[in-house]
Amino acid sequence: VTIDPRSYEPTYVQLAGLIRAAIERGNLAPGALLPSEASLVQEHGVSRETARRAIALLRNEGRIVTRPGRGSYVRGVTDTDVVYVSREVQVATRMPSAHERQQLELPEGTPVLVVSRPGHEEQVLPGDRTIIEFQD
Amino acid sequence: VTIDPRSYEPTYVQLAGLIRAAIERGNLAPGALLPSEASLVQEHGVSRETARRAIALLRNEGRIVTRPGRGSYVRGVTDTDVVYVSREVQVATRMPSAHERQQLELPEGTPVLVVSRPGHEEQVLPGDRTIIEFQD
DNA sequence: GTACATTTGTGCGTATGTATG
DNA sequence: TCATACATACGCACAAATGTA
Repeated sequence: VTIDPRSYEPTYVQLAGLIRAAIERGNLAPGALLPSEASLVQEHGVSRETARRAIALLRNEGRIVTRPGRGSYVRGVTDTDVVYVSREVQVATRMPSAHERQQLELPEGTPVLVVSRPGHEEQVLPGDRTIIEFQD
Repeated sequence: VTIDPRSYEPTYVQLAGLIRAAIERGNLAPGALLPSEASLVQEHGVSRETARRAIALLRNEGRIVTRPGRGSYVRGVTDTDVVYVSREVQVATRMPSAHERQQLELPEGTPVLVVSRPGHEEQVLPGDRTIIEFQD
């Protein structure tokens, strides 16, 4: 209802905003199933393309995961492992390659942490369930 | 030529692969302009939709930036600031909100580093130009 | 300033394939 | 088998951004 096709803001951004707000309000709790594409099309009077773009936006923000044939779910806070690293390390972040995504079982919109230590191989850690602390 | 529409791999993923390979070969150097959507459509015999998806894939990997009205450019290695943190901190990563993206001037496909210290406010750092090191 | 060409952005429609239960 | 839901891919049209003549 709050979608205005003549706004300066693209329709799919507005739609994503509505869903994002519902998530942040807790109206869509972690694990909850989002309305299907067809529902969004019906209820907001937009094309499927527009609905899919809104969903893709949230997916790339790491807020939801989409399972083909099922739907999109609100991502919960995953249990995080704390990784202790020594003082000589450098920590950076980036998006994973497709291969790393598969390897680490990362959903779209999830970065990785890269821990480098001189003379050692880089360590690539899943960004959605890793916290780094320093330790001697 | 190396694109097979009947492959198990979606056309847009194959096309993205070709471009990614060109980047990694150095055939498309940092700063270089990618072929326009129209060129990709012409030369590979795909729809614009497919070409755009391939480009979006690379953008979400953080490999290219797209400037409306101009085209897509290969991202170079940005100069990185080294941020020194004390031993009590925790370091995590995630995708930025739209607001943070604007604030930090982050291209799409760029995560942020989040540095937390008990009793202090979280520090959100641009993931494309920050490396964290430990210091007393 | 204006007009134009180029390029990307948005939005719609359609069809078919794949995944799930 | 069947219904539902998402994925891929094509087509079209118009808008907005950019740079240039």
